[in-house]
Amino acid sequence: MSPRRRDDGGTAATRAGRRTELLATAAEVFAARGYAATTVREIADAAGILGGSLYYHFDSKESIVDEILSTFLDDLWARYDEVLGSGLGARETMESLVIESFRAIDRHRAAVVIYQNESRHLSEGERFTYLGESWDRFERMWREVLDRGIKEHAFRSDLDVPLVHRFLRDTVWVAASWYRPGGRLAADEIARRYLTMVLEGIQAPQE
Amino acid sequence: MSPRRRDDGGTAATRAGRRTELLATAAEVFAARGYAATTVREIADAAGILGGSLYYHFDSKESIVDEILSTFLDDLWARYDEVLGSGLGARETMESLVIESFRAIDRHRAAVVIYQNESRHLSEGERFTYLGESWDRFERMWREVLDRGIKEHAFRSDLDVPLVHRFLRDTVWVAASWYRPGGRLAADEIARRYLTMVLEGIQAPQE
Amino acid sequence: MSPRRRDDGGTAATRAGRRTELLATAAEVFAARGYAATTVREIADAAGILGGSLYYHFDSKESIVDEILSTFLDDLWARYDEVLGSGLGARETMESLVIESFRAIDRHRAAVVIYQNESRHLSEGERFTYLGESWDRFERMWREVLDRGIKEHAFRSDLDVPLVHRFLRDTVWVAASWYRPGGRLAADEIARRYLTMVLEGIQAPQE
Amino acid sequence: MSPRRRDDGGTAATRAGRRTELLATAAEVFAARGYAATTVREIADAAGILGGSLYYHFDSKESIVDEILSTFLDDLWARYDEVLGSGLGARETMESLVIESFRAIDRHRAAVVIYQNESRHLSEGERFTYLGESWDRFERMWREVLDRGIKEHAFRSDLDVPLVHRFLRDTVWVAASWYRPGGRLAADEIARRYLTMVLEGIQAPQE
DNA sequence: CATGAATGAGTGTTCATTCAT
DNA sequence: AATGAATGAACACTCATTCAT
Repeated sequence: MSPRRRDDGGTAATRAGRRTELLATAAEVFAARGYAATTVREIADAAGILGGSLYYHFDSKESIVDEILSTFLDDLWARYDEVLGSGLGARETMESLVIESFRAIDRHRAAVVIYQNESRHLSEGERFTYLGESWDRFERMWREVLDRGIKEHAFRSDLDVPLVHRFLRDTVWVAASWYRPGGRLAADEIARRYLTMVLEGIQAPQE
Repeated sequence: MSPRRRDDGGTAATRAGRRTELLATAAEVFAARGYAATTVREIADAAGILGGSLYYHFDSKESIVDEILSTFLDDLWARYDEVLGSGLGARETMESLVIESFRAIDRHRAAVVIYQNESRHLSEGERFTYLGESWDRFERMWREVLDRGIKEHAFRSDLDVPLVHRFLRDTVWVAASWYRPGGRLAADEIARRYLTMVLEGIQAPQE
Repeated sequence: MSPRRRDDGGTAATRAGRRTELLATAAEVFAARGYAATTVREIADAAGILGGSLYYHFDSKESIVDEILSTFLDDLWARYDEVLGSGLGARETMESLVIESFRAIDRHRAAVVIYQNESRHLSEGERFTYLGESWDRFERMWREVLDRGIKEHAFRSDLDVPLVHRFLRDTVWVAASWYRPGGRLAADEIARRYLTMVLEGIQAPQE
Repeated sequence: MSPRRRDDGGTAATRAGRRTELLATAAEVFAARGYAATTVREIADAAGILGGSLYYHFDSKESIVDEILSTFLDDLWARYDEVLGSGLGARETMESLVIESFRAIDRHRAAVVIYQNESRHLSEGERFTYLGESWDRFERMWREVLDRGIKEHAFRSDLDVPLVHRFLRDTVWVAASWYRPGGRLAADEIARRYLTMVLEGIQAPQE
């Protein structure tokens, strides 16, 4: 009765492989059309199967986004935690976080778009409380880094921390909406230019 | 609770007044829940009438967002055009545009949120071609101002114009998602701080 | 408080006059678009008033068709009864009934179309039992005339009376669907040609 | 009551079979209650499924009538074309056309009723232009046959061709409204009696 | 008489989901 | 793993009807 044949050896795209494929497909469609506006059939069409067949792999439409978003966030926080745990100064920390953010956009573009557009609505559902918690963690993280940077005289002493935090947070993620992997600039290069802009400003140096 | 008011000067809330009220209500709901996820009944509930009654005032759900967005954009571009037509230098132009943007957020908060979140999806409909055209106009506008600013030595000569344009565009509008009229900072004050950050950067002045 | 001004003298189009006008308008719209597919607003539009205003004159959409159909049938049966009561032979009776039918089409074209298309559905409602009764009366009437005509050797003795009755009944009324008052042929002339065809047949005389 | 049958030979009621079943059911309901007055749920009830389930098989209510009517007309014109192409004299052509018409009523009773009652309204929709074209083709066909018959001295020379054409056309189709397959007379027998009536007239032979 | 705004039941349609095969 | 057919709740929208003005 169990549909499992053999153990692990077979083709590369076994069990978990198919799941991952389907999640990637679903993420693209959600990102392109919006979660609420996407039908399960559109996802299935994009995957080349029939609507009902998705339910062999997933419990519900909700559980699909859930898996997309939590995979992305787990990965992201693992990198962030690495940066935060490595004892860097405030400015280097800030730069590393921005770089890791753009790398995350590179690896999880569709998921970031979904996160950016839908997490406000989704986080009302019990299942998605972790989304709200993640936003809170972001906020604490950025504020700490900024506060520390001011203390360390790395950042200007007159910064409006709550305001700057929001701009950092949003400008980074909003880039996912136009970023195309393999485009003109690689993720790290975008991060570098972005950092120059944010750190030094866009006006010509005053002498 | 009653949809009728008679205090604020006779026929103020008649005819067009009711329409405007309903549009404001609808905009709030769309902004809070997303266009696709909002039901017509939710809008009606928020307005204190029944679902079907909305159709006395509007043709369709679509025509409601249409009116919300086009009203906002008409107003915005009228202000932008005034700025652009007043012969300012590139830097003053850029500052004025940012200020007008934050003022628009103040006047049309909900509409801006909708514009930001939904215009990509909506602009596929024939009726909403003006949304795409507006994005294009934004792009040309910002690029011109930035290019001119570089020529006038107001902005750094090494700016990546396409990149900076995206950041300016997005960071301004994304503020609508957290801005609350009557909050800690007035729109003009937010604009001032935002400009300082963007123009001078956040790092401590190097001596 | 009473909206009635003056007594009867005034313009020709008082009370009852307006009613009749509205009924004529409604009949045209029902005939053109079908009863179920016609909205009350379409009738009101055609009459140059607003939807709700019709309810000053009539109780309901149903009562409008009711009045249209019963007016027509009352008029029709008054004429038929005159013919049937005048002691004519079967053939002359048949001819007179056909002529009166075409005249009724001339006077009540729209009502006949409605009667033809909708009475089957309408007669299920309690209010419209008279429609079914009218069909029955038609049937008895035609059968009697045909039976009598056979006995009097006016009609062929091998007629299939039930069948001929249906053809007479339907062919007469169905003419309402293409008849236009003021067209090529007047009602009486159409009746004459129709009678020739039905009585003598269309094949060339055999000698 | 079960929509599944398994007696009549294996996969007979699969795929296309189910579609055909549903179309037949829908045709009956449309014929009985009128197209506009029929709700999709009524059709579904009659088929023993839920309203929404119909949309697995059909795009819309409109596409259901569309398929009913076009199937009928395709079949009808195939037979007519066979008659018209077989080189018969005018009178035999006319008789064959009448016979084929009554046979079509026998095979497609409900569709004919719908065609008769609704095609005027439906043909305003772009999708149903073929209905108007079919009426035009009928008209040309009957006029040609009648004209030819007069030339061949098969029909009376004083026929009012446009008038006779309408009576032939309508009297034939209107029979669908009372015809019941398996009733007193078979389709061919009705056709025979109808032809006698139309060709020879109903009056007693004059000597 | 007529308007303007609303009601509320119902309509066609969509869609996440289920399940026997 | 996937299909095909169905479910059933919900949705945008319509429309006959009401009623204060």
